[in-house]
Amino acid sequence: MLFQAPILERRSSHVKLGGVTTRARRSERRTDALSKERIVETAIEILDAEGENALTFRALTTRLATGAGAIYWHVANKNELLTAAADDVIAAVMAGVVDTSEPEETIRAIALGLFDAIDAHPWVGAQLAPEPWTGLLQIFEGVGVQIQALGVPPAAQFNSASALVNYILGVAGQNAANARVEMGGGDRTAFLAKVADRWTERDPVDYPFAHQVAPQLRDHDDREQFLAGIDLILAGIATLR
Amino acid sequence: MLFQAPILERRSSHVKLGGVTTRARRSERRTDALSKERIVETAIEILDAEGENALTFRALTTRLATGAGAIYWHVANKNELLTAAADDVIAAVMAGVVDTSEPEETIRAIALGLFDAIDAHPWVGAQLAPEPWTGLLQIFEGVGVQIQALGVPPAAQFNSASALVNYILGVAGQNAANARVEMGGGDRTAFLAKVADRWTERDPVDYPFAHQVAPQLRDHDDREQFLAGIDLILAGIATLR
DNA sequence: ACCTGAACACCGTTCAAGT
DNA sequence: ACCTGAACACCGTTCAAGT
Repeated sequence: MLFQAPILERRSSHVKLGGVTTRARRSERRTDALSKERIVETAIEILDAEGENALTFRALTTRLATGAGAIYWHVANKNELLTAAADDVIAAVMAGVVDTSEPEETIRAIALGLFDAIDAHPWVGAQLAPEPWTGLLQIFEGVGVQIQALGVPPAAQFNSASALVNYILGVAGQNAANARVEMGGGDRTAFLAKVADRWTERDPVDYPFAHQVAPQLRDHDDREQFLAGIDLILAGIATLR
Repeated sequence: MLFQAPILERRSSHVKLGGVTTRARRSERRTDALSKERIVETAIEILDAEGENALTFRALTTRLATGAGAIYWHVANKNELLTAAADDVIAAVMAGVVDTSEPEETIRAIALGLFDAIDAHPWVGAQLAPEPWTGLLQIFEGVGVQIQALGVPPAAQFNSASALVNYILGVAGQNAANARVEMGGGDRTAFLAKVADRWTERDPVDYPFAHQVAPQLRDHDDREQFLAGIDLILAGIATLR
């Protein structure tokens, strides 16, 4: 599976440039010119390595060895930067999906690709505004075409695609929120155990379902559960035919 | 439909207290004591009236006629404040849902209640972290019990409830994101028209589904579409029996 | 126990000035 | 055209000091 975009793997060599001897040491100016692409790329590196809160213009200027104004010359504001970063990740996923001739299978591939990408870049889940955001459009389009191929009646296609996309975005948002919390320490199982503990702390009379389901919560696989939800919606869509 | 909590309607009378003549005018101290409840209540007022960005500790201290330290005595930090505010809204919805003897109907009532609440308080959609957050547990429990009543096999109950909840959260997140964008002006139809325009700007060859569906996007009803998604998932769950 | 409010360590963003 | 970096107007949070 190659859901990682080339742009994400390309490492820029701007941090240390010890080889340049003609350059005065104190100025440490980068060799390659600034560009929106390079800025977004660096932003993704920071977001992936240190989380959402670590992405500041000061952190960016340090890593890019430039001034704040330089960044603003290429990017309107922080929001545009975050959107562009998320779009990059989404675009890489959608480009990597291979279109099987089986629509349901392709939908699963899109969904899992997005799941894995957001698992690797949880901050993407927090960037879901449908404004300049082309990522959302791409997801919608990718899913929608498969819905058409599935033979869903035209009148129901919009709602069907919307259901799938909203479900995917819901999981994405949860992943982002979880990552924000988990950032401060332990592994996944420890985290789930803590949530399950909190659930079972409550009165079983008031929260019977939480109690019954807590053991499953403890050792479920997020990815499997995500896919089960996709299948559930696909099963629902199948009843429309 | 009474999905509005009592706490949300109770207007506190702290802004102007002209009747108090013994109080020195310049100090304008509030009459009632500070409490976490009152702070959360005021936070909700600000969030509803002016949006997420308007909720600052300075805005709070002004409205509550107090100092920053006073708020921190009752509330650990801003995140706890936001979580408490969201929990209040969710709790009000869940308390207002009447349990019909028909599980699918009750699930629809929960879902619509949450939809309406988040429509009225879009900032809630951005507070979905499953950490101290009891709101998420309440939703999960409310939905889960109905899933049990529906006769879904125990092994599939966790995934079924999870699918519904994640779908609801996805829509909630979208609503929050939309509200953030819409804050700066126009009505709902103007907003949808703008999104639809953006969709149809693209090449129809690359985005056939977006083009086909743009007219529906233009005049669809969010609430209806949301419910259609719930029904789709319920139809999928029905196939499990 | 509860509150005050100045101070601290940050933010995103702007802009006159440089090349 | 592109970049510099100080300055501005904010933030959330802390804390010595008051009652």
